[in-house]
Amino acid sequence: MKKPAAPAALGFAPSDHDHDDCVRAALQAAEAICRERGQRLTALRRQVLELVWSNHRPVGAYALLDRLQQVSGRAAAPTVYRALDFLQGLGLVHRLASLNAYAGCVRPGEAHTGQFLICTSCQALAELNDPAVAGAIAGSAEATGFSVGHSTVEISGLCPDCRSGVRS
Amino acid sequence: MKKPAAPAALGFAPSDHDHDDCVRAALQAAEAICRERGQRLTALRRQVLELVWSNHRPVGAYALLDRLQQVSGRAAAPTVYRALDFLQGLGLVHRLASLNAYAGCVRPGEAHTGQFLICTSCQALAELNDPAVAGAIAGSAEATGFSVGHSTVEISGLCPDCRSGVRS
DNA sequence: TTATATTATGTTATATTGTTGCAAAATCAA
DNA sequence: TTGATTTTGCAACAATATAACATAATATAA
Repeated sequence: MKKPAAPAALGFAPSDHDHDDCVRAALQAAEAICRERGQRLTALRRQVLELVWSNHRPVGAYALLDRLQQVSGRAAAPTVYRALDFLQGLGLVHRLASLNAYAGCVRPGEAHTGQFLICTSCQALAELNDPAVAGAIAGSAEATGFSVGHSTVEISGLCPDCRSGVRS
Repeated sequence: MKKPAAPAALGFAPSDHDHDDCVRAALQAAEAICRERGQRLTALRRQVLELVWSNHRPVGAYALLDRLQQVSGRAAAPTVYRALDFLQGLGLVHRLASLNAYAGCVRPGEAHTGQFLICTSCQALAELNDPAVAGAIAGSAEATGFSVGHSTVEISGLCPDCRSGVRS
């Protein structure tokens, strides 16, 4: 029997998790949020979100574009970027500045600034939301008189599996 | 009388600081580090470092290229990127992923992972090196079994001056 | 329901950032 | 000085992202 969905909320998704559940959960959350805020989750946007969620790795916009063209015919760069902007605006997708790539948000709807762990070996991504990190940053920044807007916290290194050699 | 050099090591550089001292200090540190490590601080690399240090704001590679062409004739993109790579390799310059831009390191030579405060209003940049932040990140990451390599911590918001209206 | 306004998408072109590959020049070491 | 190594010049190109404008789809109001 498979494990329950959205295990990535705290750390890395186990390799045996049922990823379909992750996708379903992400799409349902997206629908709920759009309904709530009077936004339209069009077929295209839904498609892009689904592609972003095809695994727990960041995806580049042009990789997304390739896949989109395979699935649903014609599309060009602005198509993807517009969908990503829309999804980011609703907090459904994050942009990873250090990779120029995108990933599904594991806590859609909740206002938050995630911290991201990026495996340099297998590209696995974990989104953390550790108040201690956010607090340390806020404290340090505000000690200098700086008022914090948006935080980019992206840590590269080795995920547990790659570290221990389960995947090398 | 002007204030002493390198005031930016902790927070934002005061607007009345003697910036020539910052540049001098950066160049001297660069020379020392290159000598120590048997690397060559060529005229070109020195020039690029000086341009990066022309103020306490991040600079894009192509802006740097423009200035370089004005100062020293012919140059192309790879010229700038190679010099930046060299300087980054020695820890003299940081790349800011969230801006695709570069800035002089205020603590050259010391191994460290800086945290950056970026003013969205005046583009002022402060480099922090707060062990509490680094520690919180390391703790949070290692709790998931992740082994930390490089950290990208870039916070955008309002610097003290812009916040208080000294600069609007 | 139709007319109108708004929003979303298609399309083409272009801007911005960064890299590759190879040749020429400068520097270093013997 | 010779030969090896490193640095720079140069040309082309790759990857990421945006602008501008036309068309299509959807929502809203009469």
